[in-house]
Amino acid sequence: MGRDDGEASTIGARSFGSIADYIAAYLHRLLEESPEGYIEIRRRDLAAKFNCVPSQITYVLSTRFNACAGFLVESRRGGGGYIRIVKLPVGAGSDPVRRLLEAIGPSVSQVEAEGVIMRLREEGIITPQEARLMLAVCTQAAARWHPLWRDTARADVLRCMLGALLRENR
Amino acid sequence: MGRDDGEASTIGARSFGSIADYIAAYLHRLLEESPEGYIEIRRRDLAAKFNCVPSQITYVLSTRFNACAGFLVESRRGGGGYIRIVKLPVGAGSDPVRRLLEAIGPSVSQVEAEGVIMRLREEGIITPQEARLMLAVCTQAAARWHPLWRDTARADVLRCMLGALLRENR
DNA sequence: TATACTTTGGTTAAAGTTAAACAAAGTCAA
DNA sequence: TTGACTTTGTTTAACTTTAACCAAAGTATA
Repeated sequence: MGRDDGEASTIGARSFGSIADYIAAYLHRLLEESPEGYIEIRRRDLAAKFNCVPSQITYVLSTRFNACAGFLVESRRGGGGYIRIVKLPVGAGSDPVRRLLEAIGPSVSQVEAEGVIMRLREEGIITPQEARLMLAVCTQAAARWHPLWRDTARADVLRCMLGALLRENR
Repeated sequence: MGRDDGEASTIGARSFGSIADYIAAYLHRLLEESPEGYIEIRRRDLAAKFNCVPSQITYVLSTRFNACAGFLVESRRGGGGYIRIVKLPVGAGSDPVRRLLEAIGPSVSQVEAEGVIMRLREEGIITPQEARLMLAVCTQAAARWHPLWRDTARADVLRCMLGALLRENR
């Protein structure tokens, strides 16, 4: 089994793509052919298919299928484990959410989180109820966490919630 | 006899299910079709049906049909033994959210959180979008937290979100 | 009835499977 | 030759599956 599934996606004059490029191209093709807008793979199997180590798959996902590129990745370990790659819709309405998502750094303060949520509320992207839910996590729950990892965990929370907002029709 | 009874997973359509997922899906279907709101099975027979060891059934019940998820499991050993799985009604009169809130312990696993959220969804207490938000936090975001405080933080999150739901109704 | 036997589910620990995290080494172009 | 990008390897964590042993309840029989 070879590395012949898909084409290299480099922009430059390179004629031989890296394995990462081949894998990315393959996944892009699968996604295009999927009517649901997402695909599920087994990291291990895919690695075997492309004759590389499993962590190569992780590398491809983190560099080419991240939020910036408009994708969302979920996974599960153990028997029956999988990796789900979701292509986020490009709809006009989702653009502000995506911009916010891309702007989330590794750490988010309470004030920053409140700002983001207010913004979503003002734009009419979320309902009052959804805003209450998001605020409850980013302020109340976060207040109970250890100061050392509070802002990092809040960033995780916000990032994932913004991802969730992008998941469906908007 | 195969593992082809029902679909994998709780949330989306999954192509790679574990046996545990298949069994859970099968039991969910039986429960849905049952007018009494409960079913009775034989651990041994079910294990044979899914071609697994009996303790696999115990595993499925403890991880996916626990009290948090709104189920009650009773059983009896010996000849004519059985396992009865009861779907607990959320209670028409009093406030279901408050009851769930009271049931949240100091620590909540991912599966338990999924159960609670699924329950809220089924009861029509939250919208699909709200469910997505809550799930994103309790599964994806939580997965990035340190194992040592993950389940505790998830309990905080769930408690605060349920609190937010309570505040809404007025 | 008392006892042994059989049938059933419960508990727990170990092994198996799968992905994430992290780090180190290699490659290539400017 | 330096720095970004890629590839590989190792360790850790999250689940799942299996197996061995235990406890309870029914059944048969002296």
